[in-house]
Amino acid sequence: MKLDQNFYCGKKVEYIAKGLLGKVLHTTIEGIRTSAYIVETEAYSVKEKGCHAYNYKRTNRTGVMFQKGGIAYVYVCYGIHHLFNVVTNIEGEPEAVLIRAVAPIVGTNVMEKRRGVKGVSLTSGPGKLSSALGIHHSHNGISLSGNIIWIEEGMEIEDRNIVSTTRIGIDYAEEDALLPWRFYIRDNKYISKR
DNA sequence: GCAATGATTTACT
DNA sequence: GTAAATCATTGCC
Repeated sequence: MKLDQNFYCGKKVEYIAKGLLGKVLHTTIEGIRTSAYIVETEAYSVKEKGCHAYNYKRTNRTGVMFQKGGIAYVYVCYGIHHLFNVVTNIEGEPEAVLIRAVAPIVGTNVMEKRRGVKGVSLTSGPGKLSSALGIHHSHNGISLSGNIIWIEEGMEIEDRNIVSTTRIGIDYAEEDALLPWRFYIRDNKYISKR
């Protein structure tokens, strides 16, 4: 059962980031189906400096985030890595949830082939999981209600098993780097680490 | 048109 | 722990 459009709109982005934990991310790319549990997320909002669209800064890249929630925002970082985000909130209010880590369910062998490695390093990081699932920057702006990338209900995560902490890799965001907007499932081995 | 840089990963000391 | 790889996007000329 795919998540309803309403899941992505009208709620606080940090609440959605938390709610995405335990959900299942599916992709059908190059005709190959893969699925994985979402185990780590980060929230990004227009109101804080960690976000590309901070202070409603609109460029060709961030334009996707100004659209209605429920679409994919994929961009390339450091020239090498594809980062996958879920756009949330209503049109004109750019907010997004970065998927930082997933746990493979279906198509693990395909992910191993795409990544060239096995084990936890398959999907334990934002650049890694995009590569493993076959997410490409050409998927930027596509709907999460379609048949290429979508999210379904997964396991329920109890509140006491959700850890919230500060985000990673955005030291330049100054005081906003201290926001506890990174969420992950306690004791999950696929959590990204430095 | 051109130079600077980054929501990362990997390898090396 | 530190540093290099590597290029799309961005901002300024």
